[in-house]
Amino acid sequence: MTTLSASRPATISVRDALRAEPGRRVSIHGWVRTRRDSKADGGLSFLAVHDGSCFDPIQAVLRASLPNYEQEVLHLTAGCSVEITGELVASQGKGQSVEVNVDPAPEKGGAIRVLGFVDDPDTYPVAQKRHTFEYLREIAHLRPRTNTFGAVARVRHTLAMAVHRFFHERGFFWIHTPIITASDCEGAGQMFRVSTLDAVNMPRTKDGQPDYAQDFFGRQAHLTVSGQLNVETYACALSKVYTFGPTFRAENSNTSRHLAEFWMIEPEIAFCDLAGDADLAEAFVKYLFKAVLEERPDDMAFFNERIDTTVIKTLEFLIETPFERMTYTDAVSTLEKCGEAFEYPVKWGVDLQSEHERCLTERIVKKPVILMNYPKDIKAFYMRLNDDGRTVAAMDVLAPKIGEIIGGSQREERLDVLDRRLDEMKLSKADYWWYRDLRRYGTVPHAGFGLGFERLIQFATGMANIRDVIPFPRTPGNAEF
RNA sequence: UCCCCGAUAGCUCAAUGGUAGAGCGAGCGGCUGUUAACCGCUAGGUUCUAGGUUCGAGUCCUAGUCGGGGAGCCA
Repeated sequence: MTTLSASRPATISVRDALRAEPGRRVSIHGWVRTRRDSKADGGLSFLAVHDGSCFDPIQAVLRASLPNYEQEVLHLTAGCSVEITGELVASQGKGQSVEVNVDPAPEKGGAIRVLGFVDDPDTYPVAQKRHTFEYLREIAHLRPRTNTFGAVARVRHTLAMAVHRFFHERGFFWIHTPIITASDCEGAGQMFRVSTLDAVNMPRTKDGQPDYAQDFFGRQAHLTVSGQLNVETYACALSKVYTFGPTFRAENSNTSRHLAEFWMIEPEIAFCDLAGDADLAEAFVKYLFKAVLEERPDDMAFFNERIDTTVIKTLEFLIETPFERMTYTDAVSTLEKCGEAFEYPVKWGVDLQSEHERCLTERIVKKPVILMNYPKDIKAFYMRLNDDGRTVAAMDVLAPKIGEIIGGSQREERLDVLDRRLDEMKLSKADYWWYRDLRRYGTVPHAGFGLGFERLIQFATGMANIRDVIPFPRTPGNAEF
C-alpha cells in the first residue's frame, strides 16, 4: 500500500497488527467504531478502529499529550476515518492482547491524523447501537461498516475463492458464459429483456408487434437465467468445466430466499453419470463449508453467537457426515409410511414440498440426503431419461434445516430421446439447434449441477434473509444503489 | 401473484378518539486502563402520503406507497 507520509512506518492492516509481536512501530488506517475517554494516567482515549481486514477492531490508546487531543481526538465519533501511528504493545486492559500506544513523546513518535470527520454525528445512519437488518438494507452503501455485513462480505469472498480453488484443484476450467443471451430457450423462468429500442416510439411490424429485427442484436435478447446450456458446449470439448457468474430471473417472487439478480455456480462434467455428479456435489459442499470454518473462524464465531447459535455445529455435521443416497420413489414410499400428517399429501409424481424434505432429512434419515431419479414430468427436458421410461437422472441435495442446496442431473446425450422430450414439452427443435449439435457430433454422457451462491452463503452464515448476503440486492420494485 | 402484519424522535418502540413519551444513539459535564462502560443534564417530532368521519384523529374509515412474515415458484 502507498504510504501517505514518508516519516511514518509502513501501514499495516488491523488483521496483521493483531497478530504481530509487540514492540513494533506501525501505522494503521481505518474507521472509528467507538471512543471511550478516561482521566487516568494524565488523560487517555481508547479508540476501537476497524479497517475491514478482519472481524475485530484494534484498540488505540491516545494520550492527552497529543497536540490535537482536545481539538480533534475528543470529538471523534463512530465512522470517522483516521491514520494512527504508534507502537504495538501488550494491552494492559482486558478484551484484547495487543493495542497501539499512541504517545507523542519524541522517543515514541505517536500521532493521529483525522482524515475525515462525520458530519452531524446525531444523524449518522450507522450509530453505535444495534440496528435492524430491514433498516440497514435502506442504507446499503453504509452497512458494510457494521459487524454483520463486514463478516458476510468476508465469508462471501472466502466461499467464492474456495469455489474456484475446489474446481481448479480438480482440473476444471472456469468458463465465462454470456450474460446477454439471444436464445429464448433456457426455460428457467421469466427473463429480463435487453433492448435498445425506443420504448416510446417502438418500431412495429405489420401486425403491430415490436419489431425486434431493428433491435441491437437483430432479434430479441435477454439476461441469462442459467449458463448451463452454454457451459455444456465447453464440457463437450474441455471435459471438466464450470460457470460462476450472475444470473437474472424476472419472477415476481418476494421471499427471503429469492433475488432477481444472483450468482450461480454450475459445473458440467463430460464422461460422468448421475452417481459421479452426486459424488462431486457432496465433495463440493463439504469442501466449501470446511474452507469457511478454517479460514474465517472470527466471522463464524460471530455468526454462531449473534445470528444462529447452531450454525457451526450444523456445518461441522455436514462436513463429517456421509450423505445418504435415496431414489425419489423410495423417498415417496418412506414418507407415505412414516405416519406424518402433511399439509400437502405425498404421492408418486408430485414434487416434494419443503415439509416433506424436512421430514426426510430431519426425522427419518437425520442427515443430508441426495435424492435421485425424479419423475420426468416434473423435471426439465434436458435431463436424461432412465430405462424405466418414467424417471429422469436428476438429483437434489437436501440438508437438514436448510433444505435443497443443490439441483443437478445427468444430461440427455441421445439425440433421438432428446428430440422426443422436446416434442413432449412442445419446445422448438430449431431453437435448440446448437444444443442438439452436441448430440450429433461426438456425443458423450455428461452431468452437472447448479448451486445458488447466495443460498450457500445463507447456509454458511445463518443469515435469514438472502437480501443480506449480497452487497446490493435486486428484488421486485427495488434496484436502489 | 395471493394471504397476514406493520409505518410515531437519528434508530428500536410506547401512547383508552382528548397536552406525543421511553430506551438506545447524539451533545455537554462527571467518573473510570476503558471496552455492550457507568452516572447526571440537554437537544431532538409535518406521527408514511392523499382524502374522509368527528367538537377533536398518532389512534377510526377509504385509497395509495414502502417495509416485513408466510405461500407459490425456484437457485
